Amino acid sequence: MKLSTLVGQRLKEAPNGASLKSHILLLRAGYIKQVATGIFTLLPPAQRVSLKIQKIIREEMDALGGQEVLFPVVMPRELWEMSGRYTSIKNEMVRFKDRTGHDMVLGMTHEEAAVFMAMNTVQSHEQLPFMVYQLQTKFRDEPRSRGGLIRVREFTMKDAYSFHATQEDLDTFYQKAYEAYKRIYKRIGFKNFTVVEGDNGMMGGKVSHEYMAVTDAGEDRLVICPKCGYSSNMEVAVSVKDENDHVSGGELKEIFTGNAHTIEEVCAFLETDAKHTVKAVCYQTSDEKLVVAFLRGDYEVNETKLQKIAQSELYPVDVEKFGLCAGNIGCLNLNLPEGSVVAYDKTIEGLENFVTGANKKDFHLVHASASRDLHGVNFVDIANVKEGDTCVHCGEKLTFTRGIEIGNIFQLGTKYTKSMGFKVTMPDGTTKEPIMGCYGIGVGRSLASVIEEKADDKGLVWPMTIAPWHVHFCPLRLDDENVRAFATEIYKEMTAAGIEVLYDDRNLSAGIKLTDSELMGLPIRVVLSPKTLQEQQVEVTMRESGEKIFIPIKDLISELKAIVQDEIEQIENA
RNA sequence: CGGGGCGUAGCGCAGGGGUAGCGCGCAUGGUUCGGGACCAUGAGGCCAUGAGUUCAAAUCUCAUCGCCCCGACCA
Repeated sequence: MKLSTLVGQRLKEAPNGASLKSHILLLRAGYIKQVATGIFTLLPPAQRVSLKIQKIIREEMDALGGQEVLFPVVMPRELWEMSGRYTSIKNEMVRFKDRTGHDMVLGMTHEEAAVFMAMNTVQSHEQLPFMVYQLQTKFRDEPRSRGGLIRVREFTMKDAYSFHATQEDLDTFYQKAYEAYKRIYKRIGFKNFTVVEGDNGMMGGKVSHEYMAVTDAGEDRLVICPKCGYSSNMEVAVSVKDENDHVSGGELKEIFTGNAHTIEEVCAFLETDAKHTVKAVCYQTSDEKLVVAFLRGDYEVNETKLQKIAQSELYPVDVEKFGLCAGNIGCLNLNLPEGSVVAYDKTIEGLENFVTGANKKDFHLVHASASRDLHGVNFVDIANVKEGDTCVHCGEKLTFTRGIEIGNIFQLGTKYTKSMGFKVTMPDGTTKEPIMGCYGIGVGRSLASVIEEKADDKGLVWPMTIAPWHVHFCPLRLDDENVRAFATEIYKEMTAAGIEVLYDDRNLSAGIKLTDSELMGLPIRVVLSPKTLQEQQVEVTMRESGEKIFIPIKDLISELKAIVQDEIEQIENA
């Protein structure tokens, strides 16, 4: 490819609005162009990277025995009513009517399509297990997309669906998929990714894992045990809570605390520590029932966990409406309306001598005791893990990091086969719903996450396995007829030898050409100039390491092939 | 959906009732050229949209739309 005619221009300055490294660099290097919020055109270089990532994914899916299919983007309302998700999914799914007025949706995921396909083609356990996958555009009308390709509304995704006769069979396959995913990310060139236990959200099912690119730019908080390898998304992470000093004693009594409402204010007023308090955090359910969560003052509520207990999404609430005293809500002597949900976190269990709201304006209770004052309470885990907590498996102190979710795998169970009525005949003649797994990878998000991991202050840095081209051929002084002639010849030879090369055929100053090459991030740069030509050699620079060597022109092709081969093997066998 | 910010040339920005500006980029010619060179000439604008106010609106008012950031939300 000649750079002079490559669509997309390199920019000196970052376009207004981009703040994430990957977003800025993709724009500046001419890889993407925004069309609307969360909607982008991939220009040729980005599309080439995307296709290379897709190729790796295809190879690994095929190795798992996957069969590639293509589900429709547009589906009729009825298909989604079969699973119940036509109504359970809200604004995230785009709906429209076709010319006859029929309700249609844009596919944001394809469980329904996969089951629909299977139920019309599979009747017997003999036809199980199988896995189908596709690479396709998804549209999800995210309430808030951001960060370039990290969080978009339209994106290319690999989604796969497996069907099994038994849970054991799913377990076996799931384990294989788990390993295949690790290979995929390794081959894409991630050095710093991790697998965590994840939440199942609207997908349903029990077991799930999220593949996380570890980076500060990530939106997810991760909890990791450095000793035994326990790792989990904060949303579902568990821990042994930070010890509390169980100093019992003192008589329960009301104290005037006036305007002290927040935990900080109350602690300051009473000269105590947050871990000696019990706070209330309130929400309402989608049908406007009150939800009150009590937990030790130094912990924060985990809304994912609380949602599961409340069996509803949670919304902000005006507690006064429910007759509560904002700022003075306590876990003792509580009067709640019928139908309210109350949850007591495990951090309160066995807690002695604590402060909590008196459920009375301007008053708090002191010297409360869980064992003495709280009866018939079922303590549950509704708190986030925090600094100082230890691993439930090995007792080591947990560590925290951030990550971008670049893929996930789920054991769906029979959620969709049941709701849609897909059964197969079993060996004993009975019928049974197949058990499903599903497996997703965001292609563009993976592309952007690699950049977050590898790019430097000069620009993009592509791993050899997914680089849009392997070689950036950058002859200097193209006004020199000798250089131009050799450059043209070398480019021809490289192309003929099957080397993926981007040829900067522009007659521009060295500075522009060299900085452009660094911005675009191809792994190998080959510089030819009057000086090197005199020695019958070229200068070869590795983008990532900066390592620079001179190679005789006659050996260039074979050397380049060796370097590319080597690098790819190194990444894949790391 | 809440809070904040921004919409003027391909990109980055200035201007603030009366000829539309700067830098980069782009085009042509020339001189230079191994780290974003220089000179000359030139093209490129419905100043987001719509209604007002005014003799006169890019500028003031109101509304709408779009984009960014924070929050809510999220496989």
